[in-house]
Amino acid sequence: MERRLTQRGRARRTELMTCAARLFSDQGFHSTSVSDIVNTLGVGKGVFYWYFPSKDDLFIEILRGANRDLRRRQQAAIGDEPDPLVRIELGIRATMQWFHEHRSSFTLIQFARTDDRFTDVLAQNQEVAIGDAVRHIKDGIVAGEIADQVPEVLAEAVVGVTERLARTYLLERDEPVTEVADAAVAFCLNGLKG
Amino acid sequence: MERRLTQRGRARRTELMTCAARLFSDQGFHSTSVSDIVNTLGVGKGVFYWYFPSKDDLFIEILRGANRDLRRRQQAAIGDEPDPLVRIELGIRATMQWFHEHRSSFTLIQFARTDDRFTDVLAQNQEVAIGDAVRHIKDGIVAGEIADQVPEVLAEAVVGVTERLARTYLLERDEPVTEVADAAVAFCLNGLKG
DNA sequence: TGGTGCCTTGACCGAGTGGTCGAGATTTCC
DNA sequence: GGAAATCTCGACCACTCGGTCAAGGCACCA
Repeated sequence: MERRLTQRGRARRTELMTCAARLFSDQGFHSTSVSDIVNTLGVGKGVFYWYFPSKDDLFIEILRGANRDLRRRQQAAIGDEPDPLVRIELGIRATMQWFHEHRSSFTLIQFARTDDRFTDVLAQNQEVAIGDAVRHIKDGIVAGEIADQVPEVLAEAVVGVTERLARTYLLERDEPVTEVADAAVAFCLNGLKG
Repeated sequence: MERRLTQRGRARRTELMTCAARLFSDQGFHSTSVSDIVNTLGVGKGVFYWYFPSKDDLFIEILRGANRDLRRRQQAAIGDEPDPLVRIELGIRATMQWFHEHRSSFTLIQFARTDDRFTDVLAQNQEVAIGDAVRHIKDGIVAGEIADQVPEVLAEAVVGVTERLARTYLLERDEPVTEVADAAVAFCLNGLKG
């Protein structure tokens, strides 16, 4: 199924992906037809099926790409910071910033959770994300900075707060990122310290 | 649009709603056709459109019903408990228990968030839920039991933790409700105290 | 017995979908 | 130049869906 692509081909491919991502996020996955996508780009339908085997596959690739990007951003933000609590704080802030800049991805992930065809990809993504957080939390517990609870549960709680505040205040109300991040960090760090 | 219904009619109506809710939650809203619903019940398609003007309307009514039910449950659990922090704890526990018993509703709400046609109903529901929580939090701040932060943000954080832990541990992994509720309560109360 | 609403049926409709394909344009490389 | 590979086109296909409707059944009352 893998195709050999020229440089021009790769450009088209990403063009299709970004265009589709925007449409999916704006109108929803089901309400966006393949025709919508190719019409928006002003190309024929054959173009789409030259680069992607199906609409579902395209969506899955979009999801994977988004996750890869978010994770890179988190790791870059954390760098080699030694203090586990600070690492978590930096992670939360980087995530907020990323959600702010990639609102459409947020919507896409939300949707993917409601459709069995995509839950697998999402589960993989989540596993990685939670794994990252768990590592920092374990370090924090060892260092005595975090309550001695099941690390994974704490990680889920932190992610829950971050996602929820991102949705309500960044996506729905467009409030300043830093303030939202401050609130998330404050709540989470207290929740973790116990 | 309101119909006069006999007792038998009302029964059919709820029969349709519960059947549809189960199918929507199992296979997704889009993947469940009106034909699926009526076939499952072994009736003709006309029956559906006798009781509901459209598939969307049915879904909206299901959402409203679910929310009404959850709120009743929360209020019953809280009763006339005077301590704001305890009220919040009771609310979280009641919510967990309800999600545990109404898994399908959880999935439905998740989906509704991703479709513009339903975001209005959901927004109304959310407003009420957050409003309830905010009241308790304000009381807690006045009593000096809760950090002096914007009450609404704290409420959103609490809801975020509760929803996330419910999804991961109740829906996906089927862990014991009490333990999940304990974890949510512990994290949230610490987060609130500041 | 006949009439009046409530309820049920399922064939049918138009719209729209994801996906195919043969034909042709364009680029690449010898 | 010309062959091969990459890419583009859009009519077309098979199918599904939400929703309609003329027709008929059924319960109850006069």
